[in-house]
Amino acid sequence: MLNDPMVLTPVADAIRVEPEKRIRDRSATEKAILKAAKSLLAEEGFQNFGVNAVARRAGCDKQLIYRYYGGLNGLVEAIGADLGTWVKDRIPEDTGGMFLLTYGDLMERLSLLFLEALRDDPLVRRIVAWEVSENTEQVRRLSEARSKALANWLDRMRGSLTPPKGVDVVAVNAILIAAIQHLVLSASAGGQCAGLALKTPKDWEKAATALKRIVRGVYG
Amino acid sequence: MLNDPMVLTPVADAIRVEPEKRIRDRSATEKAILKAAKSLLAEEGFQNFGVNAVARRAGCDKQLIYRYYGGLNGLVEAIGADLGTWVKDRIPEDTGGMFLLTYGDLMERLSLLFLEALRDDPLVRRIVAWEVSENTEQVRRLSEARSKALANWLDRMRGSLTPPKGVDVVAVNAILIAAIQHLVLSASAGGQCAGLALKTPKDWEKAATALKRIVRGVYG
DNA sequence: GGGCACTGTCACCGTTCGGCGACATGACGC
DNA sequence: GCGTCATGTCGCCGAACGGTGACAGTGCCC
Repeated sequence: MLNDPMVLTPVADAIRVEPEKRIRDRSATEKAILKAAKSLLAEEGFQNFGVNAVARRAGCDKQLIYRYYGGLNGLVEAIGADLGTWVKDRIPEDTGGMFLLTYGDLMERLSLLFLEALRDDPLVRRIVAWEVSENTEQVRRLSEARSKALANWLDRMRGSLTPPKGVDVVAVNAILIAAIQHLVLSASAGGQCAGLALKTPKDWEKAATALKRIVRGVYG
Repeated sequence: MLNDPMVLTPVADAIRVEPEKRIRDRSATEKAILKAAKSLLAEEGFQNFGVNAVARRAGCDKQLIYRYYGGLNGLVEAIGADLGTWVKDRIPEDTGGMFLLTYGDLMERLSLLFLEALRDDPLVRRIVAWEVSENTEQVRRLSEARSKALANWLDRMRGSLTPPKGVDVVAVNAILIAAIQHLVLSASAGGQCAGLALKTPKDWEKAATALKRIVRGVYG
C-alpha cells in the first residue's frame, strides 16, 4: 500500500508546491542551504536547529548538507564566516556627522548603536543566547567569529580617541556590552528584564536613557 | 521475538545493578524526583532536560513523574516554588555590619552580593540562560517565580533608603542586573565576555572593580 | 479473608532525530 | 554513441524522545 503510486502521488503533489525539479546547480544549492540555516536559526532558535529542519526549509535533501558542508558543524562554521561581516553591514562606520570629542561621547554613541543593531538582528540575538546556554564546539566557533568582529569594530570606531586613564576600559566595556546583550535578549524572550518592561518604543527610550546615564556616569 | 522472555530477561538482570526494590514511600520518591530534576537542570542545562533524563537520574520510572507532578510542567512548577526561597538562602539579610548611608552604598553592595550569589548557584544560572533562550510556558513560570523573589529581596534590602531624584532607578537597576547576569552566564559558558577573561579570581576582581565603578558613576 | 487503593515497573506506541548507503538523472568529454 | 562524474533523491537504520496502558506487589480498611 505504501508503495502504491496511485495513492501517494496526489499527496506528494500537494506537498511539493514547486513541481519543478531542483536545478542542478551546486553553488545555488549551497547558498540556499546557508540561507535556510540562517533564517531557521534566527526564527526558531538553536533549540530546533538540526540537519532535518535545515533541509526541510531549504527544500532539499539533508544528504546535501553532509556532502557540501560536512554536516551541521561545517554549516555552522559557514554561518560564522558570514558573521564576520555583520558589524560592517549593520552599523554605520562614520559618526553620523557629529564630532566625538571625548571617549564618553564615543561610548555613548557606540552603546546605542550596538543596542539598536542587536535589536534589529534576530540571528545574532539567537547566537548570543546560544553562547550563554551551551559550550559545544559549534557555538564556540560562532562565538569566536562574533567576538572578533565586534572587537575589530570597536577598534576601528575608536579612532584616535584615547580612553581615560585609571579605568579598566576592557572590563567596563565588557560589562556595558553584557548589559546591552542581556537587555535585548530578555526583551526578545519575555518582553521585560528585571521588572523593566521592554516592549513599546517608549520602554526602549527609558532603557536607552538609563544606559546613556550609566555610560556618562563612568566615562564622564 | 521481542516478546520472548527467554531473550529479554538476562538483559534486564544485567542492567538492574540494585536488586533491592524501591521502598514504597511516595513523599520520599517525590523528593527524589524533585532533587534529581534540580540537579539535572543545574548540571546539564535545559537542553537535555526531559522526563526520561529526570527519571533516569532519580532512579525511578518516568510514569511516577506523570503521576506525582502531572508531567514536566508540574515538575518545573515545583522547582519554581522552591526558587522562591533562593535569595533568602543565598544572600545575607543584614548589611554585614556596615552602615549604608547612601543609595549608592546600597547598590554597590547589592550588585556585588548578587554577582557572587549567581556565581555560586548553577541552578539559577541555568534558569537565567533558559529565560533568554526560550519563551515556553515552563520557562515563563520559572522566570516569574525568580523575578518575584528578586524584587522582594531588593525591596527588603532597600529599607528606608530613598533613591536619588531624577534618575529612573528601575531602568538603571534593570541594566545593572542584566549586566551581572550576562557576565556570569558568559563566564560560565565560555570563560570570558566581550574580550574580558572571567576565569581566575583575579579576573573576577577586575570585573567587580569595574562594576563598582559603574554603580558609583551612576549613583554617586 | 477479601476487596481496594496506592506505589512502583514494564512494555509498547508514534514520532523525530542524525547519519548513511544506494540509486536516478543530468551534463560533459571522448 | 558511450562512459563518467557531479548532483539530487529515496529509503532505511539505530537511538532517543514524550506519553500511556497494563500489570505486580504492598499494605490498609472493612
